Amino acid sequence: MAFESLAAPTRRGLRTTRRIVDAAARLFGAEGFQGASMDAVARAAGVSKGLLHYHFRSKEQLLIEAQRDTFRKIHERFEERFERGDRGLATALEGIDALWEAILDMRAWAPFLMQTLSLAAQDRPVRLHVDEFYRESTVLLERGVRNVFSEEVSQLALPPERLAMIIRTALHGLVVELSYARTALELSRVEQAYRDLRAFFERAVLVSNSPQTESL
Amino acid sequence: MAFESLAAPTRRGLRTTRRIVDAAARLFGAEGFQGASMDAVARAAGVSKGLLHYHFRSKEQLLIEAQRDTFRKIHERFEERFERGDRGLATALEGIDALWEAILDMRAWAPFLMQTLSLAAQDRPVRLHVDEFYRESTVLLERGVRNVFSEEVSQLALPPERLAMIIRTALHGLVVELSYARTALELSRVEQAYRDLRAFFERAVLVSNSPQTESL
DNA sequence: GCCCCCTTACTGGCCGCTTAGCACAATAAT
DNA sequence: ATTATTGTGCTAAGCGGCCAGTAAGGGGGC
Repeated sequence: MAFESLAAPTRRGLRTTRRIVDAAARLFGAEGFQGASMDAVARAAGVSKGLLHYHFRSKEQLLIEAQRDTFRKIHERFEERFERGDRGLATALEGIDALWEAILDMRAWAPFLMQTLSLAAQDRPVRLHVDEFYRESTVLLERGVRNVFSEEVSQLALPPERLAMIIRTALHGLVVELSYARTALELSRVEQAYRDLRAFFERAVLVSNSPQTESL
Repeated sequence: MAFESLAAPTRRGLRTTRRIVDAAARLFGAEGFQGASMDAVARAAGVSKGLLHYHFRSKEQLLIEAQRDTFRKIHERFEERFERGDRGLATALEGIDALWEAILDMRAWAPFLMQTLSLAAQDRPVRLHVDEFYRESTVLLERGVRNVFSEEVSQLALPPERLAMIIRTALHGLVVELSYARTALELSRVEQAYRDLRAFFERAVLVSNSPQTESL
C-alpha cells in the first residue's frame, strides 16, 4: 500500500492502513466523496491527516482502495455460496438468498456503493475500476446460474446472461432502497420487497413446456 | 423564486431562473453536488455567479429547486398515462411501459437522480424533500394499480402496496443501470433487462386459482 | 541505529457567499 | 412628453474559510 517504498509493509502499517480504509468507506458512504474531508477520515481512523497521504497517493487513490476492499468482501461471500456443486431451482434461490444476506449484513456500505456508482458515472479512473469489478461479478453470477441450472438450461425463461443481468438490476434496486431506508419499518418494507421479487423470480424463471422466450 | 422580495418575479426573471435550474440539474448530475461549483453552474447557464445567489438563497436551495423541477417533469408523464379509465393486465403493462419510456426519455437525468438519492441519505433537508416526492409518487402508483386491477384485486399475487413497492424497486435498479450505461450496447442491455423484468412481472402478477400468497 | 510509521505545521488554491454598483423597465410627478 | 423615483435583474470583485497535498522532524519497533 505504501506506494513510494518498495519494502514490504510491516504488520503495524497494514493494520493502520486497514483502519484508514474502513473509516474511508464509512465516511465516503455517509457524507459523500467530496463531502468527507481527508481530515475527517483521519480523525475517524484515529490517525493524522499526513498519514493518509503517506499511505495513499491521493484522496482518489484512497477511494479506489476502499472500493476494492468493499467489493472484495462482497465477492468472498458471493463465491463461498455459489460455487458449491448443488443443482436446481432450490439451490439457485438459496444462492440468491445468500447474496441478499451478504448485502443486508453490509447494509452500512449501501450508501458507499451508491456513491461509488454515482461517481463512476463522472470520474474516469473510478469508472475503470468499477467496470473491472462488474466484469468479475457478472462472470461469477453467470457461471453460478449455468452451474445451478446445468440440467435445466433449456427450460430457463431467459438465457443465463440475461438472467444474471436482471438479478443484478433487481439487487441494484434493492441496494438503492436499502441505502435510503432509515427506520425499522422502512427496512422491513425493503426486506418484503426482496421476498416478493424472489417469489416472482421463482414463479417465472422456469417455463415447463416451451423453449426460451422471444428475444428482443 | 427571488426569496427576499415578496413581489412576483417578472417574465425575464423566470426565464433565467429556468435556465439556471436546468444547468444545475445537468451539472449536479454530471459532476455531483459538491463536485459542481456555483461558478460552473453559472457559466453553464450563461449568467454570473452572483445571480445564482440572487435567485437562490444557497447552493442547497438551488439543488432542491432543481430536484423539484425534475420530479415534477416525471410526475406529469406519470399521471397523464396512469389516470385513464382502462382496466386489466394489458393496461397495467401499458402503464408501466409508459413509465419506462418516460425514464428513458429522461435518461440524461439519471445521474442526477442517483446523486439525489445518494445525497438524501446524508443531508436532512434534501431527505425531507425527496421523502415528499416519494410519498406522492407511491400514492400515485398504488392508486394506479388499484384502478387498473379493480376487478381482479383478489387474483393479484401481492397486495397493491407491495406491488407498487417492487415496481419502484425494479425501476430504481433500472435507473442505476441506466445512469451507468454509456455505450449503445450497454444501453440495449438495460432495455433488454426492462423487457425481461416486465415479462417476469406479466407471468407472475396474477395467480389464477389461489388467493393471495403468504405474507411475511 | 536504521528505517518505517506517524505527527505537526504550513501552503496554495478553490469555492460559497457577500457586497457594491450598473442597466433597464415601470410607474409617478411635473 | 420629459423628468424623477423606485425596484428588479444582473455583474464583477473580493473575503473568509476549508481542504488536498507537502515538508520536516520525532519516536518506536525491527
